[in-house]
Amino acid sequence: MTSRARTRQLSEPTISRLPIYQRIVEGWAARGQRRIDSRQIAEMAGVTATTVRRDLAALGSLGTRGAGYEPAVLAERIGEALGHDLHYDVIVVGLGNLGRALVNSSNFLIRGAHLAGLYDVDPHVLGTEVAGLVVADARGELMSATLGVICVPGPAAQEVADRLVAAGVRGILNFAPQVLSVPLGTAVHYVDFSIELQILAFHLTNGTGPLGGVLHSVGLATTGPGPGA
Amino acid sequence: MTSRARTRQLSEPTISRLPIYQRIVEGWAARGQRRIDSRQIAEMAGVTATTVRRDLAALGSLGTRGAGYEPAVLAERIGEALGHDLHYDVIVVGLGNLGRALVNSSNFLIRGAHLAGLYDVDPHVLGTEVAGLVVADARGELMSATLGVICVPGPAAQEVADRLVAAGVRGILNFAPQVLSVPLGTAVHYVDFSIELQILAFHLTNGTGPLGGVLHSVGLATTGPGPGA
DNA sequence: GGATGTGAAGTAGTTCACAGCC
DNA sequence: GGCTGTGAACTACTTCACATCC
Repeated sequence: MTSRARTRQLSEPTISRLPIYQRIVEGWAARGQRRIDSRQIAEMAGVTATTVRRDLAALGSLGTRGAGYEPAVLAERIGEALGHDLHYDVIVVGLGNLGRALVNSSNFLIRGAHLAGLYDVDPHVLGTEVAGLVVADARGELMSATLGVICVPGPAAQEVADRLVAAGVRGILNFAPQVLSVPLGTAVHYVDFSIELQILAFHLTNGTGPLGGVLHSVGLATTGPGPGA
Repeated sequence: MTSRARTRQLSEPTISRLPIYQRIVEGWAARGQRRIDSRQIAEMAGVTATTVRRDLAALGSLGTRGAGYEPAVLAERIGEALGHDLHYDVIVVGLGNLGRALVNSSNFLIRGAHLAGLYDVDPHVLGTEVAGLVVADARGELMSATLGVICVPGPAAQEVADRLVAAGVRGILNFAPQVLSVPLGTAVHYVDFSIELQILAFHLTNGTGPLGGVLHSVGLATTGPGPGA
C-alpha cells in the first residue's frame, strides 16, 4: 500500500487540470519561489481559485492556512496522484515530421514514460537511428508495450491500431485524423490539430465567456466496437 | 442574417464534440452511405446516443424520425454552426519538426483557415520555402493575422506570444510546454503532448469507467494577466 | 490577518423515458 | 417498427460563503 492509494477518486475535470497545476508550480519552484497560493495558480491556469483549492484538497491537506502552498510539495504530490512513480513502455509508429517532433521533444517522454520502440515503413527511414533507437519495419511484428502512439497518415491509422492492439498495447494516443475502432478495454485518446484550430476559431468569432472564453480542447476516446461490429 | 444566426447557444462540451461528429459523418458520406443514426455516431465517437441527439438537436431538426440523419446534411449544418463559412489567416512561428508537420499536414489547414505566414530564427531554415511560403525572420515584425500557432521551444514561447499579440493576433494555439500570459481578450489554447500521455496513462492504471474510460483531453486557456501583473 | 478546506447552494451537463413522426 | 427530439430526473461540477487554522 503506497502513498498513492490514499488519493480519493479524482473527477475527470480535476485529472485534466492537475498536470497544468504541476507545470505551473514546477516553474514557480524553478524560479526559487517558496510559496504559491491558490489565486496565483488560478490566474495562470485560467480557472477560479476555488476550483484550484478543491482540486488540490482532493489530494489531501497540502497547504498551510494563511500561507498558501509549497511548490515542491505540490509538485511531488500531484505526481504521485497521477501515477508518476509507475513506468510505461511507449512505442511510436510513424516517424514523419510529427513522430520525430514527438520523440525528440524534451517534453514528450517524461514522468515514467520510456521510449521502447520506433516503427515506420519508409525505406529511407528504416534502420536509421532516431532518438537513440533504430527504426524497425512497421509491417513486421510490433513489440509489446503499454502505450502506442500513432503518427501515420489517416488511411493507415486503423491498421496500425489493430496491430498495436494485437501486440498487447492497452492505450493509444492517435494523431491521425481518423476515428479508430478498437476492442473493449483499449483506451484511445485523440489529438487532432485541425479540430483544435476549429474550436479556437469558433470561440473567437463567438466571443464566448466574459473573460474572452475559457476553452477546453477536444478529446475523445472509445473502447467500443467500431462500425464493423 | 445568415443561417448561422439560427444556431442556439451551444454548450462547451457540445462544441468540442461537433467536429468529431463531422469527421464521422464525412467519412460515412465518402463511403457512399445514405443514412446514419445517432447510435452509430455515438459508437464511433465514444459517447451515448442520447448525447449525440441532444448535440445535433441544438443545431435544428436535422434528422428524420425513424430513419436517422443524412450525412451530407449533417456535415453541412455542423460546418455552418462552427463557422466554416468564415475565413481566418493563420501564421506559424517555429518550423522545427512540429511546425513542418503541421503546415504540411493535409489535415491542419482546412475549413476556412488560410496559411498566411511562416517564421523561424534558424539561419538554415530562413528564406527557404515551406508549404509554398518563404520562411521569414521571427525576430522581425510579424504580419497581422487572426490566429497564431506557436511551435517554438518552451523558453521562447512567451516572447513569441507577446509579439503575436502586438501584431494583432486574437487567438493562439500553443504547442510549447509553457503557460502563457496574454492580455485580456486574447484566447490561448494549449496542446501539450506530455500531458496527453500522462492522462492516458493515468486512466489505464486506474481503469476509469465501465467501458474502459471515456477520456477528455487536456486543454486550457486564459486571458488573464500572468504572474507579473 | 490571511489563505486553506469544505458544507451548502447553484449551475451545467448527461441520461432516462417516452411522445411524436416518418 | 424504428429513430428522432425533448420534458423531467439525475448526476456532476463549480461557486459561494465561511469556519478553521497558521
